[in-house]
Amino acid sequence: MPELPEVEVTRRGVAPHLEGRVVTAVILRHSGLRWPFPVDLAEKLCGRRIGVTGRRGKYLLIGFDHGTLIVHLGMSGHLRMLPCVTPPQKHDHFDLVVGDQVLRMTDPRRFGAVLWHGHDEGAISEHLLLRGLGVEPLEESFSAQLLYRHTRNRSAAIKQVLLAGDIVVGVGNIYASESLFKAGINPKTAAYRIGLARYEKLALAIREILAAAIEQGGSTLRDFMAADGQPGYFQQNYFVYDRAEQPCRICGMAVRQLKQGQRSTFYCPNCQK
DNA sequence: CACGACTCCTGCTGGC
DNA sequence: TGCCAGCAGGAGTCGT
Repeated sequence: MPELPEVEVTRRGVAPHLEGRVVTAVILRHSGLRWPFPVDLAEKLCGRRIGVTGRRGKYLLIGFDHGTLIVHLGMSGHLRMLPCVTPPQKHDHFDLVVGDQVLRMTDPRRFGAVLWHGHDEGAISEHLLLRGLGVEPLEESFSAQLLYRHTRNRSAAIKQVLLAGDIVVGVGNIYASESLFKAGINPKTAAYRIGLARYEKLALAIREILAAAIEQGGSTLRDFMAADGQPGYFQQNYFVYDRAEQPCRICGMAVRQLKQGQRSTFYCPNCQK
């Protein structure tokens, strides 16, 4: 379920239950997810105190003094804090036990990942999966100029370029459609054909939409921590996503759906040129 | 290098 | 009711 806002809300939800606490057990119920679990993960983490949590794109980072646990939720993953006596369900693959609580990872499709990066392997930013990532959309370094500069040689459609994550991270399939709608840009437009003025609109739209989604998620943190229910932050009123053939909320014209790189895109042919 | 197709996996929905 | 195709919010890898 996770685009950047969901990962950030997850991080904020679990952080107070993890930071400063000592890992008492690690339980793996599967050989791995997208990749095998790190070798000897329990030996690496048990008895160690958790430091600061962080996030890079859609990767959640759990810091220790000797390295970083990297967690990715893939398409279907989520994390919850539960009382450690809670019986595991079918797709609960990974537990990080901290005293009487457990950080539990559920991931039916197993596209997620749990990886370890030791300090002896260098800076976390140089990790193979993180080094090629673009800038964080909510940081100062993200700007229209950055989008403009990095797209001069990109003939691919702007939607695809946003999803690629090498210029800006965290914009997933939903928020790519929503951001382009808000900016009034047709998702099929070749990235190099978009000028600075339109990238100003797009950068602003991405910032506002992601920030609003995080804010909405933040208000459901209590639900997020509940033992059963799913986090409630996905129920948003999207302008175009998943609204094929329904009237555009601005102009009333039917929202269109198409495929770009095997993924669904939604847009309003009237509002987005 | 940039791009697009393919891939991993399970669960749900919609059509017949 | 059952079966099956198609699709799902990600992203690494490979061939061109």
